[in-house]
Amino acid sequence: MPELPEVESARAVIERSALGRRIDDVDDTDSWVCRPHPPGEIRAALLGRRLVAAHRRGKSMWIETSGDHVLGIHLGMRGRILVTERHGGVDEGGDYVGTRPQRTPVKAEWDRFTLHFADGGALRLFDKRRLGRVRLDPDIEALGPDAGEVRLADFRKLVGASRTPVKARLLDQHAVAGVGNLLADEVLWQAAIAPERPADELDAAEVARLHRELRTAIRHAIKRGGVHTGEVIAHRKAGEHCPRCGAPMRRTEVGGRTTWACSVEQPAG
DNA sequence: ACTCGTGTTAGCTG
DNA sequence: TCAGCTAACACGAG
Repeated sequence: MPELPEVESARAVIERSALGRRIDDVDDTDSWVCRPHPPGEIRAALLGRRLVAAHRRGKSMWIETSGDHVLGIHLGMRGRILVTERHGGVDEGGDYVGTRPQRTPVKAEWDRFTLHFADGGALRLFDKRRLGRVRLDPDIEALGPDAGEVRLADFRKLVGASRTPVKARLLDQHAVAGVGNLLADEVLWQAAIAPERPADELDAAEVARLHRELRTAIRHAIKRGGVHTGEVIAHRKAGEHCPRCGAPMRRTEVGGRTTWACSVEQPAG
């Protein structure tokens, strides 16, 4: 379930384990994951190059290379990055299930994209769901500012100035980048704001609270190992109660996504 | 057996 | 221009 914190762990893996290694071969034959590039196009752009720097905004990563192109990687819903050494050591980051990293996967048919390094190791995008994406020269500027770094004044303009339900606004990667469904529920619960409230009806204090809780939740999730460590996440199911006030959790749909909220502290319209 | 879902986005409709 | 819906991907969980 890569959300921003999981993507950051994957970016860090690339930064510490893959930079500087010469690309010897590229498997870009999955034309769905590599769309719109035809097989061979990404390969041709990267052969003989090295990875120079790994960046992230929200859930999107981009990797500078020693050539003319930037390599964009998105983990989708279940993608993981694995960087291997010639002699079998593995560094990995990305999707987490429960509170622990999954065991290192071995099924090669779930490798959707691979950079083979001249030293015998590789960087793999492992993604059972095939919702991850690899592309050259992604348009990073189309994204909003990173959700963990956005300033209050910008947040107010980007999130708080729309008639759309505030949760849908948080999920819009063009407004702020990096908030997924679980993180949105956690942040709205922490701020005690009902997810279906029109964003532009929040008062100044509520917007400020939402902004503060967003940054806090992201910081905690990065430190603790993922969004699933949020306080309310385990209570997103039928029969559960709010861990703060004990009221029943309610389920609804906002912005097309399953949404859980406290029935008392985040009351429905 | 069957339904739902942690994500994104092109393409469509109103 | 904005907002909402659907399909596409393929698997795991309940």
